[in-house]
This record gives sequence, C-alpha cells and structure tokens, in this order.
Amino acid sequence: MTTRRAAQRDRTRDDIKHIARQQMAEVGAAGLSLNAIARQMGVAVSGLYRYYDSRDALVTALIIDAFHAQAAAMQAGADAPPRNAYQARMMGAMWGYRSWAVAHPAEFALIYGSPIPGYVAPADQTRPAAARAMTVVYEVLNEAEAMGKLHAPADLPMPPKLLRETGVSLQVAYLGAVGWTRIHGHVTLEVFGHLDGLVTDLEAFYRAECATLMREGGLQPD
Amino acid sequence: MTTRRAAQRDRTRDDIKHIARQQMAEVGAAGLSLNAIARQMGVAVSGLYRYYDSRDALVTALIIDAFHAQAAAMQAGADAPPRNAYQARMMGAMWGYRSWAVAHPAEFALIYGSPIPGYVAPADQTRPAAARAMTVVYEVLNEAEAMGKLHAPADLPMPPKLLRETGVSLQVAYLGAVGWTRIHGHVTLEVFGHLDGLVTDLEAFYRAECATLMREGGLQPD
DNA sequence: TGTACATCAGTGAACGCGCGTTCACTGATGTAC
DNA sequence: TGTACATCAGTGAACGCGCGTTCACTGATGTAC
Repeated sequence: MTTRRAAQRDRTRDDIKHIARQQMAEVGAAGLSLNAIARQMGVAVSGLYRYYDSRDALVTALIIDAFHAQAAAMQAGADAPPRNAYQARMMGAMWGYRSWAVAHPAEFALIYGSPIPGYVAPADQTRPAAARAMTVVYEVLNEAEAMGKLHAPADLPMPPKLLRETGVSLQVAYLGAVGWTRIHGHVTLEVFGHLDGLVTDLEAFYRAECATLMREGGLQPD
Repeated sequence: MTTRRAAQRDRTRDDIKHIARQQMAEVGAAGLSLNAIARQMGVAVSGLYRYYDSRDALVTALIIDAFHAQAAAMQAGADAPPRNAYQARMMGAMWGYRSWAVAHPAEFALIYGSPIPGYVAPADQTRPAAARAMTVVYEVLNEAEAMGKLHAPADLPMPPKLLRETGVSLQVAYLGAVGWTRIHGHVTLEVFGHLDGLVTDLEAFYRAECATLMREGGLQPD
C-alpha cells in the first residue's frame, strides 16, 4: 500500500504548518524561518525540503490555509441561524470574520498585514482562496434579495460604475464592498491594538457597527 | 559656533531617515537594515551609530515621523476650506488620511501594518504621535458642535459605555471612532491591494463612504 | 511467504550571505586663551 | 590672529549569529516476482 506513506507525508506537512503557525504567533509572519521550524521539530532543516520546495512555498501554503480558515469561520457563522434569518446569518458571517482574526492575529497579519520582504504571492493560487470570504456573504445576500428581504434604500450612495461586475446585483455588491471595508477597518485596528485607547467594549462596538451596516444597506430584520 | 556642527548633525540624521524611507518603499518596513542604508549612503555602517543608538531607535524615529506626517496631511486638509465649512473640513482631514497613506504605502505599513519581528515600540514615545491624527478630527467636530452643526440622530447606535472618556462629547467620540474604523478599513485594503478586484474608482468610492459617514453621524451640510 | 530491488524520509556538513553591534583608530572641526 | 587642546564625524576590521539552500549519504519502508 503506497497510501500509508502518502498519509504520513500529509501528516508531516500539516505538522510543519502547525509549528510554523505557532512560530508566527510568537515572532510574526515576517520572522518565519525554516531553520527555527526544524529546530522546534527536532529535525534536520534539510529534511523540510522534502515537503516544501522553499520557504516561499511554505508561506504560500500558509496564506492559502489562512484565507480558507477565515472563510470557513464565516461560513460556519452564516450556517448556524435558520436559513431564512438573513440578518442573523449575515451577522454570523461578519462575526466569524472578526472572531477568527482575533483568535489568529499572526495569520490575519499574514494575509492582510504588511507584505513580507522578498516574498511575492503567486496570485493565481492566493486569489481564489482570498475570494472565498466574499462568496459566503454574497450567498446570504443573494438569498435575502430573492426573498424580498433586501430593500434598496432610496439614497444608495454609490454610483453603479464604482463597483466591478461580480455577478451579483448592485445592491448586493454595495453591501459586500462597503461592509467589507467597514468591518475590516475595525478588525485590523483591533487586532493590531490601535483601538485600546478609544473603545472599551470591542465586541459590542463591533456588533453595533454591523447592525448599522445592515440597517443602512436595506437588509430587513428577521 | 557649536551650531554649525549641530545643524550638520541634524541634516545627516534626516539624510539617514530619508534613505531609510526609500528603502522601506522598495523592500518593506520589516526589511529595513542599517547595512543597506550605509551602503546606499556610501558610508561605513558603524558611522550610523553616531546618529542612532540602534536599528530599533531608527525604526522608532521613523514611526514617530510617519504618525506626524499623516496627521499633518490631515491638518492641512482640514485647514484648507473656510473655517465654518465643517463638512468640507472633515472631508479634508479624511482625504488627507487616505492621500498620505496611498502616497507613502511603506510608511503606512510601518505604523498600521504587521508588527516588525523583534521590535517593540516604546509606547511613551509613539502613543502621543499616534494620537495627533484623532485630535485633528476632534477639533473640527468640536467646533461644529459648538456652532450647532452637529445634530445627534435619534438613533445613535452606540451605548455611551463603549467609548473611552476622551474629553469630547459622546457624539463627537462616536463620529471619531466609527469614522476612523471605516475609513481605515478602506485605506488599508486599498494600500495593500485588496480592493482591486472589487472597486473600479477607489477615490470616488472613498468619497461616497465619507459622505455617508458624515450624514449618518449628524454633521450638517455646509 | 521470502527475496531483490527501488523509492523515499531524514541526516549532517558545507556554502555564501547579510545582519546588528563593538572597538580602536584617524582626521577634521570646533573651543579657549 | 595664532596656537594647544578637546570634541566629534567617519573608518575599517572583526565578532558571532541565523538564514535559505545544496549535496552526498544512510536506513527504513515499500513494490514486484
């Protein structure tokens, strides 16, 4: 059975990524080093090259994993409420975005923080992973719209030309794009510690902003 | 005259920071290196230690400069319109926030991106510099409020307890905090290239969000 | 089930590199009289 | 204005370190018959 060896291989690859994530949590994404990983694994550094072609390949794998993990957290949040509770599902997705980031600050920094010196992400691999988060939101909003639960406010403050064609209605695209910039602003400031002097209850503050977003965007209460 | 030597000293310090900024623009904030700076200056690296005690001291100086530069851009934006044109002044400040960030992505990353591995900012030095941006906004809003141009909407969606005491009214604090998270979200996503697939006209999109913020926050039209 | 061979996981030494920092030094620029 | 001394800017060699990556190797795990 060749499968046993392959399974072991996968397990080791996961081990490497696991240790890498631990180290990123300690030293930051830019401080990632194969030597340090090998040291902590109690293994020769040259052995790691059986599993990843280079340090950059490992970084790419970690980035893709991080995008997927955050999208999965959003998906789980969106799936928890009843199917027709669109506000609750939207809130679940947004809450997942923040919760994952707060729980995994180094991985969040890896995908949304400063670029790593000397590393260039292969866009064809990372872009699809990055897009997953938005599709979770689109799904909820598309359903709400189809059910007549997404009312365009009279004064949607956004000329259609500003948003790229993404296969969703203007209303959905608007809520998605504006919503993302807003909640991302809160999350990135919170994760990097810039809100400490300004806000006492970060969770309540975040919830309030999410509620404002949905009200303003025309997503009807459940 | 001891002054000539002191003036030369200041000039050299500025030169070092200037080259450092250039290098950050090329290689990112985490890639900053005294060796590389000395190389580009055509000078022995050991000489740099006459001007900065360590690499970290230089980084700290750059961080403080960056905070001040962005605040200055906001201040300039807020000062351009007539004194009683509060919406225009607020917009000017917010526009300055974004313009500076877009024009200086590496410095923006330095103050708002991922932390640099192994570097810890001395909070007593960086915090005051970081706070300057917010005071620009508070100033405009305080004046608007005093002139009766800041109407609290009936449904201010923010329990007072969420915001720290900062010497301004709840209404002003709300607009400041919420405004910051919103515009920062847009700016950080734009600077790091994450909005390319979503928004066509980034400037118009930003303006629209700023306008929404002021309308919703109760800042009356000029 | 047992043997002969191929595949692959992991080793350890070596490479060249760039880094931050220290140190004793040489000249030039200032100050005191 | 001229000299004697102190201060300071900048040099170049050296330090120890950790990094990514290559390479020839040794055993263990698999496959074919």
